[in-house]
Amino acid sequence: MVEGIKPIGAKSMAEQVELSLRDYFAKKSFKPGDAIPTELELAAALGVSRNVVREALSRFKMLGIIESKKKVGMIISNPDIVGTFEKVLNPTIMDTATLQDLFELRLALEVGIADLLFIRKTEADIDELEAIAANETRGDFFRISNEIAFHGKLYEMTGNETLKNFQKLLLPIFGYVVKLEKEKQVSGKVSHKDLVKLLRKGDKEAFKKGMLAHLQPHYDRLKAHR
Amino acid sequence: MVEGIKPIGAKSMAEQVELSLRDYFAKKSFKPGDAIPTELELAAALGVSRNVVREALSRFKMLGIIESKKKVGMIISNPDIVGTFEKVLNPTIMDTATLQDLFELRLALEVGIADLLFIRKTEADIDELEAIAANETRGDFFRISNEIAFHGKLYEMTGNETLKNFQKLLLPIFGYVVKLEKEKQVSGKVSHKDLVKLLRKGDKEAFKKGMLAHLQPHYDRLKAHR
DNA sequence: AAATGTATTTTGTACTACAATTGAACAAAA
DNA sequence: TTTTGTTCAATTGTAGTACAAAATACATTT
Repeated sequence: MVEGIKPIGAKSMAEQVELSLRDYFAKKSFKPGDAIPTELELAAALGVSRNVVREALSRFKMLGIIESKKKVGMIISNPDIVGTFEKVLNPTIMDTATLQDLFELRLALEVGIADLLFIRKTEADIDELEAIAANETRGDFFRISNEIAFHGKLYEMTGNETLKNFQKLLLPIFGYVVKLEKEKQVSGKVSHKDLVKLLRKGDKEAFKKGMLAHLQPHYDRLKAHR
Repeated sequence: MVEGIKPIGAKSMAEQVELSLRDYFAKKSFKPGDAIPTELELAAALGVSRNVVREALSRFKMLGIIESKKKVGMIISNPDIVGTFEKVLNPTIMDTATLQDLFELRLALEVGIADLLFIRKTEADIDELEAIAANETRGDFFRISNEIAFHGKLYEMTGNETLKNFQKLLLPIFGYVVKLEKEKQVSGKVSHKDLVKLLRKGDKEAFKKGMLAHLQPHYDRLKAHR
């Protein structure tokens, strides 16, 4: 076995075209709505078959970076970043290290959104959150869905759409990692109701500490694990 | 104009095949390394041309979900989620609302990683961080690259590879939003050196407050803006 | 003027053909 | 026996043609 020798990169034409188009779009500084050349023009310009061009274009279409209409042609459009993220976030094929990383990322967010929360929160929001927290004591199945509802509402309250959708994506990861660790989900010492109270009171520092305490079991596991 | 009638979903074959394959992979619970049927088999099973199948497969290849070798066929592989994210993160075509959202997301992370930081930090890390902080006072260009180095090191110290790469991706967003707001980048009242001191001392609460103070100008802008 | 038909352009799909790669099997040689 | 070379076959990769489908522009009819 020969060490330290890497196989030469044999990029497919489709991939090369993808990169080439990326450069082209950047160089032309296209904005959403701008038209791009036809498939045939691109194929001719790049010296490849229309087939290859279409394989590359298909990639951009998946990302939502370009849209196409018959007869009209293709235009740039703004991509759906969260939707794209969803496409690769498949717990069953992701390696456990990355899953763990994402789990930690979500933990960090959970604590980090507190400042946004206190900027954007409204009384109506807190009312709703309180109603969710009121249902905290239930069976195991309901507890999990309640947990999701509560934290989901918190993200929603930040008024940050991307963040909210992002969190929704990370949910399955959360469940998966917890299951992976075979640990019975154990709650921290601070309940949802406690958190609502702190939020209502407007005590940001106390809320942050409370949230951390709420998540403490997870952090404890991290500390012991790695 | 006829109301209340939605155009029939005209998904392209390639898109339908993509979805279909997604289901198939999930149902079969494929793991990285597992072989999938050949292009011809898929085309026959789905009742479409090989062409269409290849356009769909091209998408998966971009995400790193499948790899192909001539003669051998195709296998599932674990996707590069950060790399995928990079492909859609193009500040020039993203709408400003999403850019703003991502900016906030990064702010939240910056504060939220403190707990991970205190679990994983080492003296050697802090030494390095201190060295970076020592160069804080310089010209404008250097100040920005120093800023990047400092915060980058912080993410690195979390021992979370995904987080680190994720932050690296968000950097251009950060720069872009700041420029967009036409605001001269102004520092908070807590310097990098101060943060290092707090980190060294091991005072987590103080560090968190310090970090927030460091980022305060950004939060102030948010408060005023929306 | 408004509806309708027609031509044309561009994307979407299908099919064929062949090149390139590579694993496998087997043969030849050291 | 182990290595090296050769041939074969299977599968992906690329090219090209043909035609269907949609949508625009324009002409025609009413």
